[in-house]
Amino acid sequence: MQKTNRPTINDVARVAGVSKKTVSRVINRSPLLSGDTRERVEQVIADLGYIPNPQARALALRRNYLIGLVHDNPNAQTVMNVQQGMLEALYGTEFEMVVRPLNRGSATMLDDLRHFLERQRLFGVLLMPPVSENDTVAELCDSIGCRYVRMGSAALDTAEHMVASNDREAVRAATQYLIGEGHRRIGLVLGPHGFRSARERRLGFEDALKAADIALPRSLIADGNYTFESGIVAAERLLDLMPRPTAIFSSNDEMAAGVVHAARQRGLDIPRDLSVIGFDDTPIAGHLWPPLTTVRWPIASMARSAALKLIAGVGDNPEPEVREPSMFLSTLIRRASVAAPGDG
Amino acid sequence: MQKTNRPTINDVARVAGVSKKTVSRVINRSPLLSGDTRERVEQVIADLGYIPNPQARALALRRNYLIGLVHDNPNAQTVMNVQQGMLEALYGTEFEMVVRPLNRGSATMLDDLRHFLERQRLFGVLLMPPVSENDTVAELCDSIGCRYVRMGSAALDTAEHMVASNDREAVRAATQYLIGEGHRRIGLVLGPHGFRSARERRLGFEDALKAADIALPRSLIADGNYTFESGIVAAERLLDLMPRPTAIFSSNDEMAAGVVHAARQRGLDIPRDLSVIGFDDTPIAGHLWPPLTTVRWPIASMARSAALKLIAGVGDNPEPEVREPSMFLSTLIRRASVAAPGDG
DNA sequence: TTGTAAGCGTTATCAT
DNA sequence: ATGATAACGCTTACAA
Repeated sequence: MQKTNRPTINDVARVAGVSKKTVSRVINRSPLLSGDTRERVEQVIADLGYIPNPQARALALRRNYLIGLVHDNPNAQTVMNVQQGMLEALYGTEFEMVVRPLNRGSATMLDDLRHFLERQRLFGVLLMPPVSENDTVAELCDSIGCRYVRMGSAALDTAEHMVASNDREAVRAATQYLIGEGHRRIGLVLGPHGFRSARERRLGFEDALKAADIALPRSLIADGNYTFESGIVAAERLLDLMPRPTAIFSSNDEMAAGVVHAARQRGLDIPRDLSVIGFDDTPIAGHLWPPLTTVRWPIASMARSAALKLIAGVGDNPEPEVREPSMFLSTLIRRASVAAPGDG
Repeated sequence: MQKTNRPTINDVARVAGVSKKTVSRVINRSPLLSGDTRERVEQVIADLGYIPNPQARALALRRNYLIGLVHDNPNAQTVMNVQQGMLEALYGTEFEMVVRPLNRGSATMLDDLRHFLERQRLFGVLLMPPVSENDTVAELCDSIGCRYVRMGSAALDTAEHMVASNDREAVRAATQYLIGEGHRRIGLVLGPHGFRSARERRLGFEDALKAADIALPRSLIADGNYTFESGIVAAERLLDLMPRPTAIFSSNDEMAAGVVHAARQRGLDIPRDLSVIGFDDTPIAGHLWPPLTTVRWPIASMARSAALKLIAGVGDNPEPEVREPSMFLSTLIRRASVAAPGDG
């Protein structure tokens, strides 16, 4: 219980024989300091083990050294991967991460967020999809003076304010792969209405069919909402079709697991009777039987890059000039859930 | 003067015609205030939409209204459930949640944590397993003056500092169920060495066998580390045994998924040829084929209770007298992965 | 290049 | 029961 032992800026100033402002300048890397004084002060700081008090800084600066993760994403693994990436970027800096889940669809969501941002005076926030797709939220951050970077499945904002994966192109490639294997009747399980990622993935799917001159009847498109259960429902409808699709692209892995589940219940063998491709490459993809061919997007890398953008130009961190990439490529992970169509 | 239009305590004091200290008293629910003044000040607070500045409070109180979640748990879903539970408890309070992952096995882990706690001056932390099992960490929190509550699979601390599930009893019951179905050769896949949960679950397993007077040869016990892959390895060893076990209890679902995977690769049917029980009831359990019988522990409830303990007696929150429960019961979720043994 | 004084918005001390 | 005044630890003017 030795709270008294923690040195303050005054202690450093006294021991170093300078004013606290000088110490403050050293801490904040002010350019106008004699190398002499700087070294001396830095030595004292090291000797005393002085660490600036974040609360005092927050008060004086009217800004907290806190980076928020704001999300309303239902996928635990995705959220964890984002946290992981952010923390990599924040490690060794003076920033901490604060997580703020939002209730999707809640009427008070925007107010909740405003309260949160205003009260805590966050330095910046990383917005995860789907809330990141909401322009009003971005404007809110702007108006409050809180930096923000949006994560998305397509270019949502300027490079400074966004990191994105190219879902459309990735799904196009995945679907093309299916077509290359000989599939012509390919079902599509959609993501939830209003999700940008759902739209992008659908567009990529359609791109591939169009390029191969394959018609896409509405009946081959089934609704879904990214849940396992919705994948089952969608697959049941698709597998009732006559003739049956020989392959299904599911807009995420969770639903793909539902598709696999439904197919198995009908005694269909995957991939012999039905090929399946998912999206996300969550752990479930590798654990399914057979292991699921899917699209992997570099979540953690994107989140790391986003966090670096947020803290760019602060302290030791690279200046904004050193641009972090904004577009990330997703890749097709080929496992065992795809084969050439049989004589279905 | 008003750079931001956000009212401060001074504004409230001026408008209400009292001193800032009086306003402070109102905010902090000081008992020695005339109901008259209180009402007047509260009215002004409401009119102005005044919200105390957390940074200033943190500086004056030398304590942040931040609750930390400290964890080194590899399971994304578990961590998310804990976050969920904490946020439920924190919702509507002045507290925010900060997440702090720790690198298990890192030599600097303890130092990292100390730095974090000292710098951020957290109000309290929720320690998740397995790091919560480390007494040194608890002592560290104590010495820094940071409240803490440990989550665990057995009573780790006093009621004030802990919420626990009774893993041993839950596994005993699960194993007894297996025995009741007629199984006698039951394999056990262990959790990682040094994890309290692994130990408790093993003990529960042994309790049940002992009560039923069933011998447990060492060969029926396989190592694991809570990962899917380790489940596969363990199952392969177990299924090589002659005679083969008719059932396997896996110390978590992830490994149980590996067991199912390995069994399927050998052409074994579950549950006809092999019954399997897991632990955790993560989403994977319901998605497996067949759906996995498993033990569900009330993670979110435990986390909520833990968070309530942490903020007990502050502001509107119930006094410490109103004790939150410390022990939580886990329940067996019967699905389709268990049946009576065949003629294996 | 460095120091002085005045905040930042709250709580604690000690009056009255 | 209430208020003046001094912390809390740091930063931003503005001087020197």
